[in-house]
Amino acid sequence: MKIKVQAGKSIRQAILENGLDIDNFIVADIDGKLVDLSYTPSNDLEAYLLDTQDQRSLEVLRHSTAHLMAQAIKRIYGNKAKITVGPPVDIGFYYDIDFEEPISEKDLENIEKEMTKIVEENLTIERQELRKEQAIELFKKLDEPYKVLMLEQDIQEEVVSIYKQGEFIDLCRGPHVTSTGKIKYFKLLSVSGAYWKGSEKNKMLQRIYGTAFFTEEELKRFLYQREEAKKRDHRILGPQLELFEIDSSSIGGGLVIWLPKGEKVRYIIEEFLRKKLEERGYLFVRTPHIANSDLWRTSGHLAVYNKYMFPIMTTEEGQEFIVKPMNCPFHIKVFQSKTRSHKDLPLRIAEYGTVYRYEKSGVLHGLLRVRGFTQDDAHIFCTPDQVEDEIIDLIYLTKEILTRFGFENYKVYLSTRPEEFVGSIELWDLAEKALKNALDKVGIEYMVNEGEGAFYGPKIDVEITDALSRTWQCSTIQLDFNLPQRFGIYYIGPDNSKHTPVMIHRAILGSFERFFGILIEHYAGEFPLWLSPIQAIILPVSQKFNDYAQQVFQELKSRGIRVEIDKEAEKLGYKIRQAEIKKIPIMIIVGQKEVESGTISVRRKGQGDLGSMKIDDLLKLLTI
RNA sequence: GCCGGUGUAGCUCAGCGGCAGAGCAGGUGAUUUGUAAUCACCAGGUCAGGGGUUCAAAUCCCCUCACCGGCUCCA
Repeated sequence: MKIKVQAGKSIRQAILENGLDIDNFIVADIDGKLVDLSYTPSNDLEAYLLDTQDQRSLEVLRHSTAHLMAQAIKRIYGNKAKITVGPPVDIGFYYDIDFEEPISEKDLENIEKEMTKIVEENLTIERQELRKEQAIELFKKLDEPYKVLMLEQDIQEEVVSIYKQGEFIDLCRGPHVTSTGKIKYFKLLSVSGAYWKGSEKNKMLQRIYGTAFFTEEELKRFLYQREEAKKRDHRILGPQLELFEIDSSSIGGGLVIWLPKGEKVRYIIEEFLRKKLEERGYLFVRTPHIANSDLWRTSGHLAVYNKYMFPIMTTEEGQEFIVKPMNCPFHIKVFQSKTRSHKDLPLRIAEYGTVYRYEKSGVLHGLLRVRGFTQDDAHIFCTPDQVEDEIIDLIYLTKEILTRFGFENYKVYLSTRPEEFVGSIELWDLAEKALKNALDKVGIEYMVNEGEGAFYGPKIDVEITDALSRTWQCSTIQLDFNLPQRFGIYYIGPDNSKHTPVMIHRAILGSFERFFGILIEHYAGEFPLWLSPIQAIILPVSQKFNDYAQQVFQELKSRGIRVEIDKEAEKLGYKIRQAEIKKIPIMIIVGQKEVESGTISVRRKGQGDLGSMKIDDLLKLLTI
C-alpha cells in the first residue's frame, strides 16, 4: 500500500501517524528501491509499503536472519570465525564463514540457541552510511579481513552502508527488518563447503544454510515439505520399488543396474518414443560402444572433451580404443555410408546410444548424474534452409513427448554465438535467425543467453518443471557447424556440386537414466497406469480362491495387462498393504462373492474400493 | 577434485573400550483370512578396507575407499 512520507520524518513514523499496524510492514519501496522503515527522506515523497505477504519482504526477513546467525556465531566463536557474505536464496539464506576450527551440523543447535537469545534481546537494527575508507578502517579494527577485501576489491561505490545490531556490525546494502525481535520462526538446515567467491582456486569456507518465515505454520510446512521431498528421492524409491540399483563398491559409482521393473518402465518409454520418432521419419541405427582413437582425434573430442573421456585402451597389437562419450561421430559415419543427395535431406538418424563419461566422483548423484547412460540421441543432417522447419518440428515433438509425462511447464533458453566459435559469422547469423523464427512461429516464450552457445553452434535448451516445482534440463537442440567440416561430409546439391550439411544434435528426454530419475520423483514412485511396471495385482481373499484368481490372471494377461497374483496364505489386509507399498495402481480382490457372480472387486490405489464389476468393465476403465 | 558428515544383517537403525543387537524384509510351520501389518520358530555379520594404540577395539587414532549435504564442474 502507498503512504505519504513528509521530509524529515521516517517511514516508520508515517506508518504510526496513519494509525497502521507497524508489525504488518517490513520494508518500503521508493521508486523501485527497497529501503528500511527507519529511512527518513529529505523531501516529501510517496513510499510503497511491503507487507509480510510480499515475496521481497520474505527475502529481507531471511537476509536479516542471516545477519542474526552471523551475530550468534561471532558471539560463540569470536574472531575464530570470519564473516564473508550471507544472502537470501530460494530456500532461505546462507552465510559463508571462515572458521578456524571447522564446525559440524551438531553445532547448529547451539548457534540456534544463541540466535533465540538475540531475538529475545530485541536489538534495534540500525543503518549507517560511511565513506569507503572509513568502512575499511572499521572492518580492519573488527578483524574481518573478508569484508576489507570486498571493500578494497569489489565495491565501486564511495559511500557504503553498514548495519548495526547490538555489538554486531556487518557490511551490507540492506534493507533489513527493524529489530532482531522481528525474527521469530527460523531454522538452521545444513553445513557444507563453499569456495570464497565461488572459485575452486580460493579457500574453502563453511556455508551454513538456514531458513526463516513470518509464521510458524509456514516454517512447519516448509520443513514438512522437505521431509516429503526426501521421501520421494529417487535414490530411496529406486531400490525400494526394485527399479534400479547403483552398487558403487562392486560395480562402480555412476553405473546403473536397471532391475526388471525399472527396465519395464524404460522399455515402455523407449517404445513410445521410438514410435513417435519413426512417425516423423527418424531412422534408427545402432553403433559400437568403443572406437579407434583416431575417430576421436578427427572429431576433436580427444582434444576438447578429453577430461570427460575414460582413458585410452591399448591392445597388445598396439591399437588404441576409446569408450564413446558421444554418439555423433558414429552418426556422421552413417551419413557417410553412401553418397547423399539434397533429396535425401533432412536425414534424421536416431539411436538410443549408450555413452560413458568420466565424471569426478563428487559430482555423481543417483540417476541424475552418472558415468554411463543412454541418450535418446538423434542427429539431423539438413541444408541451412531446412533448419527452421526442422526446429519447428522438433519443438512440437518435444512438447508432445514431455506432455505425455505430465510436464506442462517449460522454460526455453536460446544460446547464441560465443566469443570463440567455428564457422562463418554469416552461417551463425542465419542459424540463429532460423532458431528464433522457429521459436516465434511456434509461439513459445524463451530467454536469450547471449554468447552462451557452444563453440560449434547455437542451441536451444528446455527446462521442465516437476511436481515439486523444481526445474530440470532434459531436452537440448544444438546446431553443429564443426563436425560436418571436420569429417568433410557433403551432399550433392541441385547444382550437382558438393555442399556441407548442417548437423543438429538433439535429445528430448536427455538420457533414460536422468529422465527416469526425474520421473520417479515427479510421480513420487506412483507411475501412471501406462508406465506402471505392474498395473494390477490379484488378491484372493484366501487360498481357496486361487484357482479363480488364476483364471482372472490369464484373462487379463491375454488382454495385455501387466498383472501379478498374490497367492500367499495371508489376510486380505496384509496383501493390500503389500500392494500399496509396491505402489501398484489397481488391486483386484476375489473371494466367495466374486466366484459366485463371476466378477472381480476393484480397489484403486489412493482411491480405495471401487466395488465389484465384470473384467470387461475394468478393461474399459483402464483404457480411459 | 574441495569442505564437513556418515559407513554395523538385504533395508532402517541401536550399541560408542569388555559375549554382535532390534524392527522390517527373507525362510519354515501353523492359520484360510473381505479392503493398509495373524502367530511361532529359523537363518542371516570380514561392524567398509588397511594399519596403529590397548590385556582387550564395532567403539580411540591414522590412511584408503564409498556414500550423503554442499561448493566447483556439467547440463
